[in-house]
Amino acid sequence: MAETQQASQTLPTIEIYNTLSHKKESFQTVSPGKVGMYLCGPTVYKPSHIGHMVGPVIFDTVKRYLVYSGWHVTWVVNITDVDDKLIAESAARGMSMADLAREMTTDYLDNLAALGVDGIDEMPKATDHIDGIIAFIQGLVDKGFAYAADGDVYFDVTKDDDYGKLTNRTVEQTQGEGGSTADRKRSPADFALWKQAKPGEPSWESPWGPGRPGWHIECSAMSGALLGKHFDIHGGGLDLVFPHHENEIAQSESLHGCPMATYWMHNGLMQAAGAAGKVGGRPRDGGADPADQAATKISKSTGAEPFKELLSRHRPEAIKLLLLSTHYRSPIHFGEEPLGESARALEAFERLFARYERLGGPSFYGLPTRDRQAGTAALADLAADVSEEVSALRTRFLEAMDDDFNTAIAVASLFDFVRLTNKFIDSHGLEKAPQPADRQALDAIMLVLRELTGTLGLFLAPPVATGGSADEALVGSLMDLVIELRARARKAKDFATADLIRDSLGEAGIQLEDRPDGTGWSKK
RNA sequence: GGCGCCGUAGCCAAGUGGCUAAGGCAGCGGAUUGCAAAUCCGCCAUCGUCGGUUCGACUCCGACCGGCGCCUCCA
Repeated sequence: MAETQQASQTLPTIEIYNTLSHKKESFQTVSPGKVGMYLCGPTVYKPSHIGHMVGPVIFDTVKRYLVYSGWHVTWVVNITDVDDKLIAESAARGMSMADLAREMTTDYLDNLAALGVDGIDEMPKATDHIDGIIAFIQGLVDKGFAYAADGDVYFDVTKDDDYGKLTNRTVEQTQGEGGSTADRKRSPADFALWKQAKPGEPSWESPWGPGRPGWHIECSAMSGALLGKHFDIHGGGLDLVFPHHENEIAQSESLHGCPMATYWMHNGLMQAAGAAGKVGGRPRDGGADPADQAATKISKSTGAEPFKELLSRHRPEAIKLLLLSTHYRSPIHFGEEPLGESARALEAFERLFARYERLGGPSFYGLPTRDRQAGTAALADLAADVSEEVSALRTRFLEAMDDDFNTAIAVASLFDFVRLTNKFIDSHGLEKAPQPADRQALDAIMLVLRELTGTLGLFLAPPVATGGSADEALVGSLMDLVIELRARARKAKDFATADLIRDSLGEAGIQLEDRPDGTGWSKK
């Protein structure tokens, strides 16, 4: 990746909403010019669904924008490959935990690749960090923050003065994981750092006997190992705020005696409209109402479909656009309808890209991406009136991103950008009598559009061509013939024949477009 | 019961104490076109309800109604 490195004094001021302080704060890094960012990744026990992709897409954009703005960013996403759910699932499927983890990790990586999430620098696996995890726990025990009980080790929340600070709750207000281990704990809110292995379960040797890490501890250990005791951004879904992130803070800050992360960023959760039933949460008094049809979060309990199945019906770009059209902290209404709308909206961009190529421009996808300098230079080449408009939209885009990564406004400015560009092409007659100066101006405009879309991670690669096969080539030459025959009919004013051809093709799913420079066709 | 979030046009979704309340999808009218498609132009919301603060609130405060998340596994 060509990262634009700039002197730190030119870094823009970015505001980030911090869950810890419940407000936006100006972004200040621990080390000048450098950003350490950690995102809680998946527990790899089943195929990932759309919910697992929200964080990666959002934080991919965050990283892109920070890099674009001049920071050097290290982004870590963990893979939790040891956990009760993995043990249960692998047993059910009659395979080893490691094999299950490998299979599901591959699935996860495939999905990230499909979405163009390519900025992750490290993906540590919990099982590769068992020694570090044990040392971490031992440190907590030595400092008196944790205690061993029957082969388990628990974190003692009463020893941590500010336990609950992330979610504004007291030790008394948390009920803790109950169940069979409850009687080993000193307080109900204490949580497991190390779990004793039952016979037949995967285990590692430890000072407390064979066992495995509890949930939470792997993130504390691995983020510390890879990003340091105090790093800049810790992210995850809103559902992880409690208990996961609260407990990470408790572990890391108790051991290290310094803040774990400066900024805690949480993305909103996917909502499935019309999904029935309550997901998780304690039943409230008044109780289960059968007419419970409102939007609910997508999660394992609602049986969200595997992401790969979703990809068989929807293009990754449409999914990305939908995610970025909503502010990252808001819930996202997800479903076939919104995805379809998103895909239709996407076409406005792609038609412009195609139009640009027809006018002799290069492929939009090949233009330099997220290059601030190139964008600024392109702007300087434009005539004053156009430059002003383009510049205003670019500024709107950048200011939106500076303000807590407001991709919804950024995307909106992109749609305005498309309109501006089409208008430029129309008003300067570029399809009829192109002037060299106007063509150059169009190049500059497209360069700025590329700069901005690249910053969001949109339009990284051309839509996957369905063709390439011999059949496709055949269809292509047949279409050339049909279009030629129709052109002759039109020239002879035989519009009945021309329209018959167009209507018949339409019924066959092919859309014709008569343009000043010829007739184009596309599949509907 | 505790902690927190939300309620903006037909649908989705930004945003703001006073200036035209972004953008998308859908719809309507127009330009363009042989007719379409695409493109462009225009139209389409007073911001859940009721009170309060204020010269002025959709934006701040309160109550109420409705919805959602977390408090147990969850991206």
